Amino acid sequence: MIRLSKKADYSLMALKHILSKENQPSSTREIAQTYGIPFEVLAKLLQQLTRKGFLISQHGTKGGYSPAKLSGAITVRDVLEAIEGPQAILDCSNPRKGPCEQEKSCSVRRPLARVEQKVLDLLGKTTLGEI
Amino acid sequence: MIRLSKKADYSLMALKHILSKENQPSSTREIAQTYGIPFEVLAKLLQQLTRKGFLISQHGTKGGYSPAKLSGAITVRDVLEAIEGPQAILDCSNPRKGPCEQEKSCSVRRPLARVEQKVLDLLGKTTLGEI
DNA sequence: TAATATCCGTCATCAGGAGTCGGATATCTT
DNA sequence: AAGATATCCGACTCCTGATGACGGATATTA
Repeated sequence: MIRLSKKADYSLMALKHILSKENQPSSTREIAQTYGIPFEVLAKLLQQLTRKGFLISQHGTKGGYSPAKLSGAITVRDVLEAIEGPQAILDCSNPRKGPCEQEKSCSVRRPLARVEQKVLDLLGKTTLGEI
Repeated sequence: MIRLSKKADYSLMALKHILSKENQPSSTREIAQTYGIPFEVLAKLLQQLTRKGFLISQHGTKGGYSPAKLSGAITVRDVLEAIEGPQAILDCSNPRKGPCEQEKSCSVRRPLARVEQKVLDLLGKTTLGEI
């Protein structure tokens, strides 16, 4: 199956929320309650997004997360790669997997790789501003 | 993550193999050995593809599978849906899943659904003939 | 100092993907 | 008729990865 993980969904929702309130930082608790996302899960995601440079974090009371980029400068693909690592639709083009057993005899690899590239391009062209 | 399952990969390879030898039926064993696919797994896939009308099966010695359609009449999406059921990138548009918890508060659903549609269209336009 | 944040590693749970096993049925060759 | 080669089908195990829970440390504000 082809699908977006919950983590990816949560990340996109949270980023959009934070971007829509750039004047004041949004706390994990606030976002979690608003969208019904498990607190601990969301916390990890926001930490990751901060390390990757999408957000700026602020400790203490009145703290929370603020955007580090404009919504037009973040693509769906950027977010997916920050949360889930390199995106690959085919196992044989996935750097996290080992070599493909069928490599030599596989007749569909190259053509499917073109399809894969088109999908990734589409995700790479869609910014959070458009979402 | 976004990815094609092994089943989908195997199915595409097998279909392409069978289509390339339409004069004589291809047996499960022959295909499994050629591409290093587990026999039992491939057998199930070919049975499914037969029930869905992509292949014609022939029992007995010299039996095997023959194509039921032209390669240009089968799309990647057709195959995915035959093997894995309705394709959905978002859980909230997946008929196999229950209702989405965040439905009311989710701000990304509609725009992401447009992206999803584009990906599905791309898969629906790519035929086995092009692969 | 108390309250509210982020921060971080670790563990538990569980569904779905991937593959195995056993046995039934149909067809061709000898 | 017998044996070999096929497809056919259900049920089962195994295991990775997605998801989420817990405990505790650190930073900031009132």
